[in-house]
Amino acid sequence: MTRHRRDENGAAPDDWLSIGEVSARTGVAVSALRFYEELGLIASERDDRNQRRYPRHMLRRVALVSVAKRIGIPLQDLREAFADVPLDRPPSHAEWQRASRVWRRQLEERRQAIERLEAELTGCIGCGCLSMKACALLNPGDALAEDGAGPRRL
Amino acid sequence: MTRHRRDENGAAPDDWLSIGEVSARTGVAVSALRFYEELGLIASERDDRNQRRYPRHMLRRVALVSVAKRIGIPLQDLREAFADVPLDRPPSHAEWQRASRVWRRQLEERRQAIERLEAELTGCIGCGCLSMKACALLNPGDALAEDGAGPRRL
DNA sequence: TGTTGACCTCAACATTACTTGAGGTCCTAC
DNA sequence: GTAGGACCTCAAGTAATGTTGAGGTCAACA
Repeated sequence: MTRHRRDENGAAPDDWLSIGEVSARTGVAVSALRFYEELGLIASERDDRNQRRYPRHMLRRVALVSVAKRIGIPLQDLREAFADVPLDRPPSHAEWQRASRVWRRQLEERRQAIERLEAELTGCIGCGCLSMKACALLNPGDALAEDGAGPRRL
Repeated sequence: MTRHRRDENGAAPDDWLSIGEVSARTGVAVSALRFYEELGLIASERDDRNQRRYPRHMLRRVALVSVAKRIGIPLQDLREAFADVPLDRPPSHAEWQRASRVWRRQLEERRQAIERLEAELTGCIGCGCLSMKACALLNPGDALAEDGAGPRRL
């Protein structure tokens, strides 16, 4: 569907952003934006010159992709996190909230992993006790009371 | 320097681990261990059959590499974090402590980034206010009071 | 004796996340 | 009327982080 600069709601031209504008406002490279679109993480429509036009609400989505990437969440996981957030219209409050629950769960896990490592560094290494046997850090599954000694599945 | 199973301190053979043993005890694949060695993150000596032999204290180092990777720290940053921890002898308590300060600084940064994102998801998205203008999350430099509007350098 | 298993090297391949380049369209400004 | 800029597509290249495979050595075990 080719879309022009003025949509059926009579929105002003400014309501659609070019890829260059999105790049400038989010700090994400133009090439990365096209790549994210290819992955389905973001979406755009086209104007009469076949150039991408982004609705404003896409800025938020791009920003979240960018931040998540900085934190180290793989883009594939992001797709899951965005699964129920629509691409073709501004997501509702409830939709963002549902999505944010998924995000928070992912972030929680990461934060806890980091906190465990911080604790270990302060405790085990600080005191020299890093034993390779009982250390929770070295056994992230937290469930390896199996037979045999030594950590598994790092 | 080719080294045999009994070093000049008269240490027992068990004090040296084969690459298979290190892999089993740390959960890190044999191929990954060789790769880490290539990067200089870990080190080994060779026995009379040219096979790698690892001193026990290398286990701790391998475990830290593995954990750091899980948390998303690039291996290059790890080299910095390990800069003052010797490879050729068991690091002293003081050496581990110095290193652990570097680690904690890195971890602290990552943890704060995640906490900021968590806060934003709870606050901004939860309430629908993610404004793209004043949001600290979207402006991680925390120092962009420059001229012009909109975030930069995501 | 022969075959199995653990190890070796070196090269090639895989995945993620992009960037760069070649070749083209359109609009605007000089 | 042409030069520049912003955009387009598609293909190839890059960096990080390994894995896989081919071809070889050596010791131990049945």
